[in-house]
Amino acid sequence: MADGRPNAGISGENLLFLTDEQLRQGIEAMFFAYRGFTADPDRILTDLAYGRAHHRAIHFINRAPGTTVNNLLNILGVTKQSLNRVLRTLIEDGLVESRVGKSDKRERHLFLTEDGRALEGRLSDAQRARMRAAFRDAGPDAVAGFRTVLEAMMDTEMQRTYTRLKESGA
Amino acid sequence: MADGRPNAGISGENLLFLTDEQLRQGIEAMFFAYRGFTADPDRILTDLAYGRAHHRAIHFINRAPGTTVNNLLNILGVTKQSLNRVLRTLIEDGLVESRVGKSDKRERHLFLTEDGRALEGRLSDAQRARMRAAFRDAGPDAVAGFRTVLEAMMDTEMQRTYTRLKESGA
DNA sequence: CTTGGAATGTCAACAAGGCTGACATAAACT
DNA sequence: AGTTTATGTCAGCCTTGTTGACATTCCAAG
Repeated sequence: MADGRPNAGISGENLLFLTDEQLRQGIEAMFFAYRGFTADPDRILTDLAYGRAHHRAIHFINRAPGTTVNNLLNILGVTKQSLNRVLRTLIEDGLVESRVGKSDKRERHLFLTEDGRALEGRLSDAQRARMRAAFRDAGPDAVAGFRTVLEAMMDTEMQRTYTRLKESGA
Repeated sequence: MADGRPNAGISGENLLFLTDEQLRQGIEAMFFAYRGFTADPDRILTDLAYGRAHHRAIHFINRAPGTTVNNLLNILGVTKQSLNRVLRTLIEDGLVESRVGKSDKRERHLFLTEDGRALEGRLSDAQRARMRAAFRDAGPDAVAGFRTVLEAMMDTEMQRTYTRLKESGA
């Protein structure tokens, strides 16, 4: 539980990367990096009176056009009331279009409009620029490790969602 | 701007890891992983009628006992009013102690009480357990890459803060 | 010694975006 | 016909962020 630098070579393998101190550094790295991760889109969004919730909705509608509300709910992990508030403003503002389902008319399929895609592009460009710089600085091996650790950190349900999205876009 | 799999070997080096699709996967990995990252402490906190803001305050007070309010403000990146609301409840509940500074009596130095350290331990244990599992699954090389990319993703100011904390704890 | 500014606290008001609960509607399923 | 599903909506609550205004305390420079 305490730290320092104990157990300098247990079990033959070098497990120094699993000390509490290393884990704490990982935790703090996540905290500070996530701030950077959201900083650039946040700046664009506040000018438009939108928030991160709008960004997330726009991102995943762009990622999976025609997705249903229920599907989006599962991806985002919020309540329908929360999502609905966000979607309503996006639809009113003409960034998202909601079409009644053909086979199942209860479902609404969500699409970005021209304007919606334009905003999505601005937000993505900003967020990707930082990610690109970080990836380039770190190099391909580091990027592979980055992704491996993040995947292992997800809830298993989210791992599946993430993998499904990943494969649909490749 | 579009994707697919273009430019399959520009500039001699293999830059496939910098395609928009790769970056988008990185973005989504951050999103889903951060959910996992906060999930376990969040469960503990809701039972106690605390939120993530309380966790963050407790974490960094534990990390740097005796820190001033101003210093904490810089680390957390929120307004003093926001932090003050959180600190007040923690002090009222006997988890944090605020001592007037010796040399500069305007400053308040913050410490965790016995109870505060107990809660910090519970929260840290929960968060570290997931991080440890992820690190172990991914292996030391992946962990090194993970940290490299996260550091590169931070604002430069936060990089300095992160490094300072890291070195103070090693 | 006075005054300016820094560090802190506090009050008030507000907004975003989570949440729960209740209820309505339409469509699909059994 | 009755139940379940998908969605929307209203009302209300909480946390946590914001701004603005103002008080207090106290160091430090003039």
